[in-house]
Formats: sequence, structure tokens, C-alpha cells
Amino acid sequence: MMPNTRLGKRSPFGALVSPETTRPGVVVAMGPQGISRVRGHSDLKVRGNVRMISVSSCWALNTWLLSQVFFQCDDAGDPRAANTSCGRSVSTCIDVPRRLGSEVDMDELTAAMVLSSLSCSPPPPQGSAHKDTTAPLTDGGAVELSVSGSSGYWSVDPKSSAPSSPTDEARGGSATPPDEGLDMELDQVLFEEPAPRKRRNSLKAAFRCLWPACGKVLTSVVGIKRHIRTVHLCHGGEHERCSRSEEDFYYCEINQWEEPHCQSPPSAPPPPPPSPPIGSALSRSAPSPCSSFWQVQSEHSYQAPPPSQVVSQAASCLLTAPPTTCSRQGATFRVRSVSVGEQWLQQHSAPCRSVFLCSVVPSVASGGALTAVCLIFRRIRSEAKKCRKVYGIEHRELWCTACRWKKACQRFLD
DNA sequence: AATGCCGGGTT
DNA sequence: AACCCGGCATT
Repeated sequence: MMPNTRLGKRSPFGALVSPETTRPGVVVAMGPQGISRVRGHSDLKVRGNVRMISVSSCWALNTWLLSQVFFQCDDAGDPRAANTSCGRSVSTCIDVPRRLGSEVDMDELTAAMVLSSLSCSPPPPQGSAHKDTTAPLTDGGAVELSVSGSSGYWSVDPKSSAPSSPTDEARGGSATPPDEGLDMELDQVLFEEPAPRKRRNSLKAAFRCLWPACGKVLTSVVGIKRHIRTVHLCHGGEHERCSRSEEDFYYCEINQWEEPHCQSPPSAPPPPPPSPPIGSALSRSAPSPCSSFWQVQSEHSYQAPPPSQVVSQAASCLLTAPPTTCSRQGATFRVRSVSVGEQWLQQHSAPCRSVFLCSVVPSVASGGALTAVCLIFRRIRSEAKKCRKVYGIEHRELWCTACRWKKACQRFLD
């Protein structure tokens, strides 16, 4: 169930955050078990055990989620579906099957990565099962699934009418088992969406280590994971930290075309080589910049070093969907990069204080469709005493400037 | 209630 | 840019 923890104004999305998420890169989509209703979609339920999905991109999450769901007949719950008199039984109830005991071995992370890699695979051969079984999903107000791999979002829009290809329409009258046809549609949506495939196929993917001052680039996931695990995570008797899949948080996929994204905006000074900011103990574990456009900028001089000293893009390194994409989907997200970077630095110096999640939220502009929101950071109040506590309200003149201005304390950092 | 601080307004 | 504060989340 989604918790009632509400992000404050500092949250770019104001979305709910699960307290179960205590580490970056960890996704909590739903509760441990049971039924969760997607916010804004009282009739949309997600059932089962979908939690702790580690993904390296929203596309991976989307793919994983969609691969886990199937639709079952529940016309009573959806007036639009009820109005349809066609034989197809499609509902808005997403049923996620529980993991069986034998399936537990399948690391969800691995599943996400495999699915992510599948999005790069060549399109499935046309003309066999797809042709025979696929029927238009939107006949009679059925559910449309749209996936944008490049933007990392997917949506379920019962209201919209999906554009059907001529071949789809030609097949419209064929008698097809509902679920089977829907599954095939899902497959098509998942694996035949042209944008990501085209983009990825034309690129040479690589994986960059985000560990500070490393930046090693390898061409395989296995290689980069091994590198991170052996070089960064598992050396020097820190075996207790060598939890599997932790290395996934320390690399990002890069492509050749993304390399220019490593550069700061033209108006900003070029980012320094990946190295922790001098004098900032908070950044010891902060990954170095990678292919991303989020750049830390100081909104106020008291808040952070200038951009030439601190560039933290690690957060978005885990994403393929930039905030501009999210904005395109209708949700207006303010990108206050100073908060992201600063919070990232601070949170990673204090374990279990950050929240990084991909969640599915309704998008207003897309007609209530579900949109995968990819990144939410949240600052948990630190336990360090601040100027107010140290000096007291009566000695306000001793406070740091930030505290006097009711900003984040810069003297007693987390 | 006290605290921390984001977001936004004012100077 | 500096400064201030309403308001919200958290403790």
C-alpha cells in the first residue's frame, strides 16, 4: 500500500514515498502483497508482490512492470468496459501474479535488466503469432497501453482510442481469446515500440562506473558489475557491504550519442573530471557524473559550491527519462537541480536517508493515463544539531546565514 | 510545539 | 544577490 508519507514542497513531484525504500536505485512500486490502488485511479488496482525492483532505467522498469501484468475481466469495475458489448473482456485491473517460490531465485534486478536488454533486441519476426492473434485493444473502449521507451513512461488510458494500424483493423473481426490477444498486444507494445529500438540499435551501448574518480567504461553489464563489485564494493574487508545488486547503483548505461549530454549546458562552465568536491566529506561515496543533464547549480551562494566544483548527476544516471520528458507528459516538474544534487550528496553520506523510486502516477494532461515517474528524492531531517539548536533562538546572530534565512543549514551539515 | 527548510516574495 | 517568511514535513 502506498504510504501516507507526503513529500514536502521540496519534492519535485509531490508523490507518495514508501518508507520501504531506503536506498537509491530501489524501486517500490507496490506493497509487499495485496492490492494497491494507483493514485487517481480508484478503479485501477495492482495486485501482488511488486516491490524492490532495481532498475537502471525507467525503460527497464516499464518493461518489467508491463511484462508482469495481465488484465483480467472486471467489467463491473469499469463503466467504459461495461458499455462495450464486444466479446473482449478487458479491464483496468492489473493483476500481478505473486512470485512462486521457485521464482524467487530470479533476481528482479536481473529480470529488469534482461527486459531492458530485450528492448534493444531486434523486433520479433512479423507474421507468426502476432498476426494471428493480435486484435485491436481499443475495440469498444478497451485499455490502451502506450509505451515510450525513450521517455521512459507508460500509460494506461482507457479513454483514448488507440490508433490502429490497417493490419490491426483488418484483424479486428477475428475471433481471438481475449487474454491471448491482449498478451500479444502487450508484446507488441513492449517490444515493437520503434523509438527505443531504433535509437538503441543505432548506438553502441556502454556502461560507465559512477564510482567517484573512476569513470571506467565497459561494454557489458556483467563487466561493469564485476568491476564495481570487485574494485569498489568488495575490497578491504567490506564484504558485508557486498550485497548482490548493489553494484547496480554505481553504473549507468551510456551511449555514444549521450556523450554530449555529459557536458554542461552551454552557458555553464564545463564540469570537472569526476572527483569528489574538495572539503566535502559528504561526497565520498557520491558517484561521479555521467550521461545526464542534471547539473547541480547553486541557487544561493550559501548553499553549494559553484557548478565547477560540484556536479552531481548520478541521480539521473539511473534514468533514461529526463525531466523534460516527464514534463512533456503533462506533469510539470520543477527541476531544481540544486536540491537533487545537494540532497544526493548529503543522503549518500548518511545511509538509508534517501528515497529513489519509480512509481506510477496519473498524468493529468494525458487524460489520467498512468505515467511512470522516475525520480524522487527526499531529504530526511538530519539528526545533526543545527544553528537554531546549538545557539538557540536568542542567539540568532550566531546562526549561519542559511539558518537565518530559514534555508538548509550550511554550518552543521548532515 | 519545536525544528528544518523549501519555495517564493521583497528589497 | 541578499534577505525574509509562509507553510509544510518531521520530530
